[in-house]
Amino acid sequence: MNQKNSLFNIGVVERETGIGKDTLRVWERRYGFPAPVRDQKEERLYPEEQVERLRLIKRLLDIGMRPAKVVGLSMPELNTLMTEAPRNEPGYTEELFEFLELVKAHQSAELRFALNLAMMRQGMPDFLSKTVTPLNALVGEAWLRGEILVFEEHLYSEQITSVLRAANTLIRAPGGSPRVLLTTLPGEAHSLGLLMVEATLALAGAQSTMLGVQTPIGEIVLAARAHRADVVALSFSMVMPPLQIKSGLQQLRQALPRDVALWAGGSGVSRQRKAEDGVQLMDPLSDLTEAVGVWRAARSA
Amino acid sequence: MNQKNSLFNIGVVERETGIGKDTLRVWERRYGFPAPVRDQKEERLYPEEQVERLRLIKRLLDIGMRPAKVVGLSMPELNTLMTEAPRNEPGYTEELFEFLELVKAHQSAELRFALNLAMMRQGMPDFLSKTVTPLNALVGEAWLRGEILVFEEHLYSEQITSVLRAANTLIRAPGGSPRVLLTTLPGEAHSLGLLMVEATLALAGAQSTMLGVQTPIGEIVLAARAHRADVVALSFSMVMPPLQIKSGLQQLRQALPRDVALWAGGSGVSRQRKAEDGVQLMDPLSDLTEAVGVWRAARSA
DNA sequence: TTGTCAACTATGTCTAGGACAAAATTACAT
DNA sequence: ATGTAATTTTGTCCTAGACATAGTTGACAA
Repeated sequence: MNQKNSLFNIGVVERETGIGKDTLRVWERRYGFPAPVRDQKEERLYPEEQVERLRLIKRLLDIGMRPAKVVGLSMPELNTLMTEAPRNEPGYTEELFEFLELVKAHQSAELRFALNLAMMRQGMPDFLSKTVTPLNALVGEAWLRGEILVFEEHLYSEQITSVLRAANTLIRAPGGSPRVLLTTLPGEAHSLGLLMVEATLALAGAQSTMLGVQTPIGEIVLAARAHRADVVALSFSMVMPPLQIKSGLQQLRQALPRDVALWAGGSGVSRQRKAEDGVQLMDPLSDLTEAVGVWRAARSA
Repeated sequence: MNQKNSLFNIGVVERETGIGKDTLRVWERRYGFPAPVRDQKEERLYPEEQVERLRLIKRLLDIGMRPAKVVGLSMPELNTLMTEAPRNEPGYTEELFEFLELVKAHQSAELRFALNLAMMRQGMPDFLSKTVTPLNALVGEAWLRGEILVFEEHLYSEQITSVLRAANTLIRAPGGSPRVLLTTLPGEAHSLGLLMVEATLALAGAQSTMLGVQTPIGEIVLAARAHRADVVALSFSMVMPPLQIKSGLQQLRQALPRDVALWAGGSGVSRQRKAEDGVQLMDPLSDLTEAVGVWRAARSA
């Protein structure tokens, strides 16, 4: 039980919070927080309580707040911000809250069953747009608010992954156009978006190849060539820094042949000011179906 | 096509190679390699060719070589080392090389089909020990040798994942003991080992809960409590630094109640000198089935 | 009122070279 | 051969300064 007063060195804190060592040090210098104690070697040791605060701060930054306004706030202040911030309630339905209750109760089997039921009832496109997407947002907000824990979110992701993977196995067709290569750039570890894209593409009659997450840019180019891909589709979550998204897209666009289209989706791209030349940003998943149509029209012309 | 002469800053190189910024700088100081050029800001810019070499160096370090012997070697010298190094041929069967050929030919659908076939023919335990495990090693070595590309390895992982996930969905039973919580520590992104463990546990009649990868230590403790887990099982791949494995296991063991067992598996643990107190290391997957038996015996006593 | 551009501020990432503990290796004795 | 002690190797952390660029603010025009 002495876990409560554990101390972590800067490397561990970087891994646990996703905040870089340099950033942790410069925050300390500028804002006076975090304020780690030092060991005999004069090295920083962060108390668990501060790591907890850093985790919340990271989430607030991820949804667009600025460091000056949140770094150094006390736990209650952070909690206030968190409960206030997500005012963009897109009218969550009663059903979504029922799913959330299952997550909170750790009823993973029941959750998976309920999700499969919803998928069958609504059909895949509506399931994705009216259940999975808003549920992701709801779970994300609940986490932000501290209503659910990290491991509960992991449990949730796992069930969604399970449901979508099973479905994708069933609806994957050989042939079809365009041929789409599916992956994320190094640094983006979320694969849920890719699974949603895979399902949407399958329903649109396209043929997609899943490469998994974190493929180096040079390798994406090689894979596109080897697979004679017409399109490379990337997914970006909110945790990916906009700067990295931008430069990644630029580099990839430059390295890819001109006749291979580059599509970028996911909540991460909503924060991009505007698209690079030759890169199509699509946030709602429905854009994707449309884009497939446009691609076919352009190709047949 | 100017991709060939691209320059990368130190942050990008860290992400692409997995070698930390500090390490890159200290190698430069000590071994004279890498030798990046500088921009007008005096910041390092690594030529693509050196990044390529760094990738190979990283692989050689991962299999146990020491920096002094490999950092700074030229591309041909590295290639020589790589083709020599993996002399631990465990008698790969003809079938395994056929799988490898499918990977090289990017025949993902055929590969998946062949894997499913092998699984049905051999049964899951043999499939895991005689096909998946050695195939993982073979693919890893092929990559090391430069015979297959990163994206081809991604393609391979994706198909294995697909096959195992589908199987696990079918053999997952409610109830059963012990109750095992399945995850990896922050820093370990490989999920393949977890899927293999999940399958093995299901066959042994245990009940496992998959938490996905990279769960913070504190959260694992909470999850174990919420799920009334008897065992927490962690998977470590070769890319996880032995140091991090050791300290992670220590911390988790300390934070976990004494009556919750802690099992660690995967190729990463083979490099651990000896187990911490209260931590069971198990490298071959078969140890797992045995451990389940031992646990049941101890519990009934 | 809304839109655009410039000036300003905030922020993350990079630099240097030194330091030190832990891991790995070598030397030596049993 | 096996254990132990001395030595070398190696990754990570330190400080404090610098600077490009993203975000914000304010002035001015439509």
